[in-house]
Amino acid sequence: MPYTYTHPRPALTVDCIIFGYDHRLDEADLKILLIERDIEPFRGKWALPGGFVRMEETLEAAAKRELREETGLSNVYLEQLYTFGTPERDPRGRVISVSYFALVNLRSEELAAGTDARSAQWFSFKDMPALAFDHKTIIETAVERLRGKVRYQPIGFELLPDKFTLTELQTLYETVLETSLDKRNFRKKIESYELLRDTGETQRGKAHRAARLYTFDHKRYKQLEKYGFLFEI
Amino acid sequence: MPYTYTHPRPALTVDCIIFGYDHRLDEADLKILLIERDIEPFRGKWALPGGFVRMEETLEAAAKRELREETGLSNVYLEQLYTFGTPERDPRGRVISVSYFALVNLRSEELAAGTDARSAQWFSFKDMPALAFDHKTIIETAVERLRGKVRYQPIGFELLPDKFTLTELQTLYETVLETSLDKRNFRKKIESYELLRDTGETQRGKAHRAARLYTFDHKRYKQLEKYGFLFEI
DNA sequence: GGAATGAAGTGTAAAAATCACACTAATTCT
DNA sequence: AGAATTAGTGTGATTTTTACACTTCATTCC
Repeated sequence: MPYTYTHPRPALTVDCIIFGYDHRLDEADLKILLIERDIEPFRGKWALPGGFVRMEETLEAAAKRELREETGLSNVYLEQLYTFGTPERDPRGRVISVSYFALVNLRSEELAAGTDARSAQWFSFKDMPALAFDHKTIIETAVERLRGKVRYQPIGFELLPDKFTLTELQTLYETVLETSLDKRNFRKKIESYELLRDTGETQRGKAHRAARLYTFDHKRYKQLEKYGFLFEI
Repeated sequence: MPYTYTHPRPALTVDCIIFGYDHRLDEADLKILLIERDIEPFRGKWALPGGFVRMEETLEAAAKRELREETGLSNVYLEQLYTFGTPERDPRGRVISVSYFALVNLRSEELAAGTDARSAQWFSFKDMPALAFDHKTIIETAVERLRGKVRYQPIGFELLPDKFTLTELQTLYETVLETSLDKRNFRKKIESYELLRDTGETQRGKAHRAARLYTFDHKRYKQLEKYGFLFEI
């Protein structure tokens, strides 16, 4: 059944930039989740998970649905990034893409096996394959936003598992910000925010002194946020 | 001539949040440019300038065109804000709005008389009339973004005329951030960035000591920006 | 033209935050 | 038992931020 309008309309899509991080890897690196396209255009090329928005769903719901359908990921907190809409960005005609991004811990998020997710894969953002559409630009925009944001909001924790060590946290920041940080000063600063709770547990199975495990106190952060609390790394 | 598609498509609009500021007013206040709608829906209600995107123009070009057509304003630097797309936001059906915002000096921007701009008017953002669609939400989002942004990027200058005094600049920051700032500390900080050029001129026609007039050195800022220069008020 | 007005313009000392820097402690492996 | 490896900790120097009050000068008013 065709749909007819008095004026031409662009098509509307959403795309998801999912940042993943594996704290266990020696060569810690930010990763991005891509899927291999199995239809034209750009068949066989890698692309961001995403697709067309349905008429009755919100933009964010569309992004969540496409993400789940294409990669098996669900329950991620998506945040709107930017809307891309140059007339030439899609060879099929005018297509507007509203992009969303999210941070996940790579080890705790298994890519569901039974679905379309066969073709979903993590890529180090330093070593991207050729991408469909303008997805390279979209990813660059997302990385910029992540770098800007991670310094002023405690969102880095979302990339780590529930329990993590201070060294893991520091390495994460060093990876995302591409700098090195002083261990003592970093710990002092993190401690000063009083956002971490010592679980009492320690890391096990390492061939060296076991590190304390901490969790991020989301409730406390929400409280502090209301009163103009400022976080900064 | 009708346009037909195999799947339904939402309509696509742009909306502009134009912040204006008049440094000469005693009760300095942020203003927002609104137009009175002369067609349904919401006929007679105030709304953000904006309208439908044409198939061959970029989103930003559409925003600029609508802004010019409806208010006479041109040559403003628009920055994309957010995309609003809940299914119920427009009674005519599914309409997505990509919003853009800009800062202008209210005195130097005359609202062109000959155009549709008859119905364009500045409103203090503390005293908004009832607004069409979800434009209240859009404005709230824009104000939040402006407050966040003005502290870390020297965009406040766009709200002032080309030549301004340090007191005018301070009052502007106090207005936008809704705080009061120490005069000496403010001046020290501004001076430390070396982004202002003393024009050698002074303010005239005031019943008190004349203040020095400064201009913002855009070129220098662009240079510094490349090398990771950080601005903060 | 002298006095009153009112904002412009200026410095310093105390407090806080940031930075640079190196050793001991705990655990595992052999 | 000892080697290997990362965890964990404190201090002093430097820089940045903060709090605070008087003099200067162009205009206006008498």
